[in-house]
Amino acid sequence: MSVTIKDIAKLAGVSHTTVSRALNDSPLINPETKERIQRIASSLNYTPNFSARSLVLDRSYNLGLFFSTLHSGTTAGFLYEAVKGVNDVIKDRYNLIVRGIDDYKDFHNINRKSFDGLIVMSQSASDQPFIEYATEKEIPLIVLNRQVDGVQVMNLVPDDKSGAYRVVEYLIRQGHRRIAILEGKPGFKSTQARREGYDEALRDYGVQIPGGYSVPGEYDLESGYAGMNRLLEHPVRPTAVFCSNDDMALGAVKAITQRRLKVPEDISVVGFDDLLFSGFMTPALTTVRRPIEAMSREGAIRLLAFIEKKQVEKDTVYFHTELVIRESVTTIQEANDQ
Amino acid sequence: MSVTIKDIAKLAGVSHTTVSRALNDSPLINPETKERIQRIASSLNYTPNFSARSLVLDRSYNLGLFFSTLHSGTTAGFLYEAVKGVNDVIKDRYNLIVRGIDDYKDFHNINRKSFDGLIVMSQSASDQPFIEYATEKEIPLIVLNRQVDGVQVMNLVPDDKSGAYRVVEYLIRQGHRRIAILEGKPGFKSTQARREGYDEALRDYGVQIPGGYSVPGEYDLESGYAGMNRLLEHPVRPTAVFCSNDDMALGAVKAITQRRLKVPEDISVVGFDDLLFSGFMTPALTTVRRPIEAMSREGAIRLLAFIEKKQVEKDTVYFHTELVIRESVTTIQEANDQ
DNA sequence: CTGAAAGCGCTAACAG
DNA sequence: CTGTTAGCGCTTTCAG
Repeated sequence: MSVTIKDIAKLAGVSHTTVSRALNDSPLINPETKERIQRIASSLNYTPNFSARSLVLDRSYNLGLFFSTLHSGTTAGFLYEAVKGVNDVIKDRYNLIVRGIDDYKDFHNINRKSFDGLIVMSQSASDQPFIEYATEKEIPLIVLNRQVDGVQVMNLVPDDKSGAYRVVEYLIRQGHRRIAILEGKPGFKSTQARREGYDEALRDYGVQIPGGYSVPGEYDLESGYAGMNRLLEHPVRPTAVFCSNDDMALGAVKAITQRRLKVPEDISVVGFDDLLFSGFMTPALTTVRRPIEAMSREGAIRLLAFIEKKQVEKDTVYFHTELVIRESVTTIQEANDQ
Repeated sequence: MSVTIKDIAKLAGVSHTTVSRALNDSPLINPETKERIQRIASSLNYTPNFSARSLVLDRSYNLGLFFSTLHSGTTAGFLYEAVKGVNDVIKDRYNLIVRGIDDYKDFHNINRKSFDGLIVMSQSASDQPFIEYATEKEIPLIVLNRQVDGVQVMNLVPDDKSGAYRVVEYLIRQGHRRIAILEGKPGFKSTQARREGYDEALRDYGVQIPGGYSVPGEYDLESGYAGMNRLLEHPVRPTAVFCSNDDMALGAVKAITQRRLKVPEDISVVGFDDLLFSGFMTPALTTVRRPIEAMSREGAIRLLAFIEKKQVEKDTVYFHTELVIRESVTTIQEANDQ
């Protein structure tokens, strides 16, 4: 059997209570006794039994990092950055339990006893029931990446609007005027925010675009492909396309190259998300990077503040995105330049 | 306060002992009583307190999934596949705690009480001390991906030798005869195994290679770059190069294109690992894929068998690798063909 | 088949 | 500053 506080107590000639206090650095204990006990503890290679402590303190020291799913495929970078970000913050004070929400048949095992707090890395609205369940059970919770409607939660999301604004602004500064948009999934907040950034940039720079330059999409490869094909048949072909995410951008590039046109020489393409493949595709995609790791880190900090100090800020906080300039945009000479 | 077995006992008019037994499906209990108790429990939405159970059973229900580091950068795919593979197996019977070994200042908190078992996804020998520590503490342990020397552990590793054999065989079948090798880090088992696969394929097919076709390396980009430059100065330039991993292959491609030569037209390049970027580089790299997810899944199964049934197989098991054919190899017409 | 009692290792009133 | 005592929720002898 491993060593307990009682063993230490016997050796030190004190009660196990005193040992407990000494080891928890209580101010009530005589400094000398305390030091003596701590020396004995470490010489015995004592490690506290977390189960016992958890039982009496009613804390598990477990933090859950939950993804919408672990089976989608685009999540590798996400997972990596999120795990890294959170682990950096919690050090070895907590255990980070990583899981896909869809791993659970029911949420029975998700409770205050088993989790001191929950971080949900939300990639779609499919995890809404989980979020509502956790809220109802009053488990400390923070939701990252997706803006949550309906329930009031701590919420950290990328600033989609200003990200979209900046990448469209970049297109304009490269001389583009005929800039089309492939929109995201209808009803998603991010779809709307990215659209607003696009609109605003065009307005601020006084860029007029022809009708039919806005094509609906679904945030997936196929709709990017289909949407781009529609744009290519437009009587006034755009010189640049803002795709609402990188998946759609990949689909768009495919549609373009299939018609024996070239990116960026014939049409410039930009995306949003900066997925792992985006830097390695040909041409490497100019896009907007979401601060997943930073968000995760800050999410962990806020969650701990909530758990440990009862500090709450149930508002939505926006995180800055970053323009990643690569090779999929060309510079256009404006008419009056040549 | 949440509901405990005592609450259920009161409602059912039995002792809490009986409730405990009923809920654990003990054969000692009258089927009718059992069913009645279970109904009450679920109507009360009872969830067991894991801390209490852990305390008395001396099990934590925590499994650790430890990576050498979480800060290296090439780990995203690894992490993803490993987490997925293990989670698929353990369902919600265990908590999967994901962490980088280098997150720990000391291993004090790693013990039998806190972890029922450990899965180490080893990417370098740097985690050897951790492995030895866990072994010494007699924590159930399985090491994945790297063959461990020194200590006897359950060990699952990719079959590097046959993977190397197959990719070199593929080169030979595409008509290549002048096939060079960029070797991995000296002293690593995988370096040796991959070299052996290469040697054996050449021998089996009776391919003779000039001296100087074997260049040492370090498994990194730089040594791939430097090694390839050495090969390019060889009087009899190879038509194909087997790089001992994908990082080195990327370095090699860079060296080749810098000399205004083309891959695969002038020189074919193959790698090993199938990193995430490998499919997206230009040209997409033909390489050998390691079965990370399958290994993780099997690793979890074996670890659980050990924990729950005390089944041990402390031997090394090899997992099949998979040849991934992409675009970095060209077919050569043999002399007598034209 | 069921219950009483003990105890896992720890923390926290309470009393000195 | 230290010790006594109780109890967290659960499982497990041991008796019936």
